[in-house]
Amino acid sequence: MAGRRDDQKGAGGGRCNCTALRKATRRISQLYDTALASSGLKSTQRAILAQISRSEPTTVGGLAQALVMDSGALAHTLKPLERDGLITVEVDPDDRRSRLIRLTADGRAKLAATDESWAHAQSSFEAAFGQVESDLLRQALQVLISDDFVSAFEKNLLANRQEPNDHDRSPQ
Amino acid sequence: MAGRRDDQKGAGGGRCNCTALRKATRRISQLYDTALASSGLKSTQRAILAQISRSEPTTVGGLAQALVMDSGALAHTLKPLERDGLITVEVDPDDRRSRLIRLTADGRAKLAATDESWAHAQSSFEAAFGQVESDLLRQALQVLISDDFVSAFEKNLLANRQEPNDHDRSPQ
DNA sequence: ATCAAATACATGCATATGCTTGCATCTTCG
DNA sequence: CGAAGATGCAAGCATATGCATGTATTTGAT
Repeated sequence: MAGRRDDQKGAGGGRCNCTALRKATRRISQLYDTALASSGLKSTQRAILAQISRSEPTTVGGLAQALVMDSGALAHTLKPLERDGLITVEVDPDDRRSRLIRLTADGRAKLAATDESWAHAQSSFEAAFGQVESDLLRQALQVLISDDFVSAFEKNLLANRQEPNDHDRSPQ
Repeated sequence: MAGRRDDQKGAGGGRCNCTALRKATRRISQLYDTALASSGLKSTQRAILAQISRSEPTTVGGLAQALVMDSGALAHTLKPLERDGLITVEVDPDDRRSRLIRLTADGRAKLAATDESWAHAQSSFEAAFGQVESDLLRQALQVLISDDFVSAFEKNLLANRQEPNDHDRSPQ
C-alpha cells in the first residue's frame, strides 16, 4: 500500500453509467479503428455507410434516428463522406425538404473493402469478451436506446425532480 | 417476409459491438446531459472534475489514463474548464514536464452542485434499467477497458490477420 | 558533464456530436 | 388560394476526441 495516488484505477473511478459507457466506447472505438485503419475508414464512417446500405435510399433524419444521433451532427459528418465521393446527397423530388442519401459505387466498394477488417475486429472482440457475453451486451445496449427505456428514464427523472427525498409526492 | 427495407431498425441495424456502444453512449449522454443541463456542466466535464477530485492533484497523463482517453484530446478538453476557472493547471515543480491539475474552489463547488442532478440521472437510469442489470453492465464495460481485454483483443486480431481462414498457424 | 533515448505535454488538423437558429418546403385550415 | 404551423435540413458555434508532430525535461549511459 505504498505510493497510491492512482488507486481509483482499480476501483473503477466512480460508478457513473454514462461515464462507464463513454470510457468503453473510446477504447473499443480505438480498437476497431486500428483494425480498420488500413482501409481508410473510421469505425464511425463505416457504421454510417453500413446503415445507408441497409436502408438505401434514406434521409438525413432517418439515418440520424437509426444511428441514434442528432440530425445536425449527422449532416456535418456526412460532408467528408460526400466530399470523398462515397455517398450522394440529393433533394428528394417527392419532398424537397428531404435529402435522399445513397452510396456511390465507390462507397459500396469501400464498404465492402472494410468488411474483412471489420469482421476481424468483431471476431477478436467476441473471442476476447465471449460470444454469449457479447450478445448479452449488445442486447443490453439495445435496450438503452429503446423508446421504452428513454420513457422510463424520463419518467423517473421527472418524479425525482419533484421530491429529492423518497416519501411519496404530496397529494396536493 | 413482407416490406423489408427498414426492418433493421427492429433488428438493431447491424451487430457491430462498437457501433452498438456508440449508439448507446450517444443516447445515455444526452439523457444525463439533459439532467445536468441546469448546472451548466456536460456529463463529460463532470466526469473529468469528478475524476480529478478523486485523485487530486493529478496529471494530464494520469487523468487521460483514468478516463481512457488520449492525452492530447484531454489537453484540449481541459481548456474550457481552466478558462472557466474550475481547475488549475500548473507545472509540476518536481518534474517540469508534468502538469499538476487541481480543482479550484469554484470547481469543487460546481461539482458539488451537480451531485444532486447526477444522482437523479443515475437513479433514473437504474430504476429504468434495473439495479442488477446496471451493475452487470458497468462490470462488463469495466472488463472492456481492462488491459486483459485489450491484450486478448489485439492477440486475436493479429492471429486473424495472418490467416483469415481458421486452419491453425503453421508450427513453422 | 554530455548526448541519446524516453517522457509528458502542447498544438494543429480532422472528424464527431449536440444545440440553436434560420430557411425552404409541406400541410392544414379557413 | 393564402397564412399559420409543422417538418427536414443547413450552418454556425462549442465541445469532444484521436493522431501526428514539435518542444521541453528528465533519465541513462558513456
